[in-house]
Amino acid sequence: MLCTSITAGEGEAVARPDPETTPPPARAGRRRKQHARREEVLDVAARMFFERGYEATTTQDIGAALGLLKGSIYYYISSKEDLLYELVRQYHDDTRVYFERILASDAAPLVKLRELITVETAHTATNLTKSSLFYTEWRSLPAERQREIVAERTRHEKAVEQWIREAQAAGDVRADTDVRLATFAIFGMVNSVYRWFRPDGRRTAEEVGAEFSELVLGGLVAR
Amino acid sequence: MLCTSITAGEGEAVARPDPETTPPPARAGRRRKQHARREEVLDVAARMFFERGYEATTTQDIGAALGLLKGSIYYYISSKEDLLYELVRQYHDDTRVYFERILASDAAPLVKLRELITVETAHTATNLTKSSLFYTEWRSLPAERQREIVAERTRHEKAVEQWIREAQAAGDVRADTDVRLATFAIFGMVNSVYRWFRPDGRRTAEEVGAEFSELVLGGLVAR
Amino acid sequence: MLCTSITAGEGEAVARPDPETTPPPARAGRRRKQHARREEVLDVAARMFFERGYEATTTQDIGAALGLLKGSIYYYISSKEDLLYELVRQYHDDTRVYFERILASDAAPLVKLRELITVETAHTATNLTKSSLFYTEWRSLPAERQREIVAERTRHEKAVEQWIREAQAAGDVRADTDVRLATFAIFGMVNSVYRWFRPDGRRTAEEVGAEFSELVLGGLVAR
Amino acid sequence: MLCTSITAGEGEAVARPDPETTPPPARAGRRRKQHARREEVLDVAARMFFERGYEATTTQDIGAALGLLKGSIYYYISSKEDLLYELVRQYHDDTRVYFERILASDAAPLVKLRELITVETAHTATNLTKSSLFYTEWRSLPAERQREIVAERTRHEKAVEQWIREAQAAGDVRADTDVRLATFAIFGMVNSVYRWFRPDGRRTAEEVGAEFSELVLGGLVAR
DNA sequence: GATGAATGAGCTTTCATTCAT
DNA sequence: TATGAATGAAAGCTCATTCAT
Repeated sequence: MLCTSITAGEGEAVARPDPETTPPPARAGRRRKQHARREEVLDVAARMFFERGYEATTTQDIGAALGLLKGSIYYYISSKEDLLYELVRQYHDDTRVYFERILASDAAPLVKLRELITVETAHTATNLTKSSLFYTEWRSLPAERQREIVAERTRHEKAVEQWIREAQAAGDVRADTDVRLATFAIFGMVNSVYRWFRPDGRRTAEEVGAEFSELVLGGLVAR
Repeated sequence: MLCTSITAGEGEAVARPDPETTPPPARAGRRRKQHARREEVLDVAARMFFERGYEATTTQDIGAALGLLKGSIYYYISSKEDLLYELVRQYHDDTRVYFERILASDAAPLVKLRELITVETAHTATNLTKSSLFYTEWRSLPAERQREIVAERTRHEKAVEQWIREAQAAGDVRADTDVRLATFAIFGMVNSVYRWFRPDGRRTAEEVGAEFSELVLGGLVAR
Repeated sequence: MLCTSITAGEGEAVARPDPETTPPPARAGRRRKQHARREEVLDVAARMFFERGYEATTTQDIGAALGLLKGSIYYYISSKEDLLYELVRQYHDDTRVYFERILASDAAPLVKLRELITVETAHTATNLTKSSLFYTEWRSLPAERQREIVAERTRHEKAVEQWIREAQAAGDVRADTDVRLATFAIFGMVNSVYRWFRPDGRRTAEEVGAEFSELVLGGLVAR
Repeated sequence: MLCTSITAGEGEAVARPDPETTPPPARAGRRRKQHARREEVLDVAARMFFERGYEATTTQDIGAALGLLKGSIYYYISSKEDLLYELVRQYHDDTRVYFERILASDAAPLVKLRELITVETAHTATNLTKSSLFYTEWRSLPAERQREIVAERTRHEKAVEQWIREAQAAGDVRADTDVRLATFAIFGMVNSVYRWFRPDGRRTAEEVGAEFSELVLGGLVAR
């Protein structure tokens, strides 16, 4: 078989386990409760940013959804923009976990490619709200923070490009394939998942990941 | 060969020729000039909406880019939202031209699929700014107008789904392909072109279209 | 005597007692304070609309009169137009109280007429600012709301017309009186009170009401 | 009979004959045409101010009604406010004609009163649009011009008050009548005519004038 | 005489943010 | 912790007015 999965489990594609659901250190109850509430704010904000967009969501909306007045959420956050940044950063960090692992693996290029497509697709589907922010709302961040995100995305793209090129050199990918275009095609596909995926749909996040990588690999490999 | 192009030329993928650039009828210069300036406003707005997003672009920005005060652009438009809608509608109308033609053709399903991918990709690339509005800024339109756009997109998706299903029934597409997921994958790919395509890049809009359809068909067809 | 008052007191002619001036229930101080401030906004706006007209009064004017910035008054109201409507509606509602009572009474037509003139005149004089809005600024309201007001006015006019006609049939009003014109005359007289009445003037609102009805009845009754 | 009309004809109640309809002096055709067009502008503006109010009428509205662009009306007028002022002044001047004549007459006070009511009512009805400006839109004029109008109105009021007082001294008016209030009542009645009078209605302007004075006199005179 | 184009001032409204309580 | 109240900056839009052509 051409491609086998690098990892046994798909655990990485799941949302970061909420640090507050794991049993907390005994004392420091105050701070814990505040922290828990902060996560709530983040969650609510993520959902609203996803549904209406960052600009169209007001602090009042967020407050109301939490049973608070708009001014009150500033007890938990420092600014609306920080809210967005924090969410994007979380997604970014989660992304890094599986990306670094795949990068470090010594599997064949096409195996790594298949793995990244599978996992990234699943990850996007599993983190619907945050991923939409990562892909569409990042423009509302200030320049410096935009750059961070673009840089991360570029790393993924460069890796994929590299893998395809290697596979092409090895004769595993059709020689006439335009590698850069193929890379763009792959990410267009993978990154669009948040637009239509619904957790209660016909397919699980993992199934979508598997199907997508099948499609891509089918289009690339030399016969 | 499995697929031949339906049409000889790719003319449809090109932006509507600006009616003002074609030599105008001798008289009626007045109205022409005003119309020309209106097109300028639309163009400038399209570019700014594309670059910064609709919400982040102020009427002041648009005015300044034209050497006008913010209030002055209302000589040419009726509201900022109308500006967006007009742009989106233009794109939508252009889209319809080639879509109807392909729909009406009696080519084989996979031929139609290849054609749509090719032309739609090229069209997106050729109308960079407007297509970004069609795919990302439409959420700033009021509900009724959003529905128009979603409806148009759905028509394209349904057609593609249908074609793949027919090809699958005929044994031309792998039996284990999830048609809906494949459809989503295709549109994710095609619609993402506006994010990276640059007119002065390595490839022309048409080349990208051709390459993309090659990739997709390669992933779908039974061997 | 031809006419005796239907009611003993003239209480109805007095402005609705501000619910906040009556001793409030012990707790719930918060909401009271906000409500009280909202009433202040309404009062200030009423006075300014009265003095300069609705269109000529800016939100900035209203804010400044309250020691607020223009944007700040939106903490208490939802729009400038709503401010006007609320004021007009209050007047309208107060009006209804005495109008329904008189309508329901089984006094003789001329007695009811005298009563309405008396009370409506006094009511107009007692609610100077609001009545000016009801009579002159209502045109700034949207069509639907204008209709409400016109409808209410028409009810009063129809009632008066009806009473005069009945009295005429009974021989109590000169046979050659044009009832419709007389009705217009009466309302012209009564509704103009807000133009010159001043609370600190020679006459009380009630005195004016009594005098006006005397004049009208004198002009109408057959000798 | 108590009151006989001072003048034979009611001509004064009619709108000033348009100076342009009378045969114009041979030459100066240019200026005449311009002047005629100016009157058109005034007429259109008067009608619109009457219907929607001065503030709610835009120069664009006026222009459109004349088949002109908004900027073009400035060929005929110097400002929107001047338009209003000119109209109000015209009404004011027409008013003066009959007022001075009555003032100068040596008829009995009640005769003069009856005459003023009759003529002023008819005049208001005959000059519907301008009178509405005189009575309601004058607040949009600058302070100095407002004063002119108030002064004119006051002259009328003072005269009426004076006449009633004289008649009261002579025993012709009930001793217990509050003269000032009666005066206000009269003007409230007379000045409200523009609110409901329609040229194509049941009654002519003159009939309304006669009826109104009958009513008032009936209410005032001692029996 | 009239237009097309633009100005500039002002308007209503929204909203993220602050802060004393 | 959360509220009530207010800020201040900016937004979209309107409109009387100007002026070269």
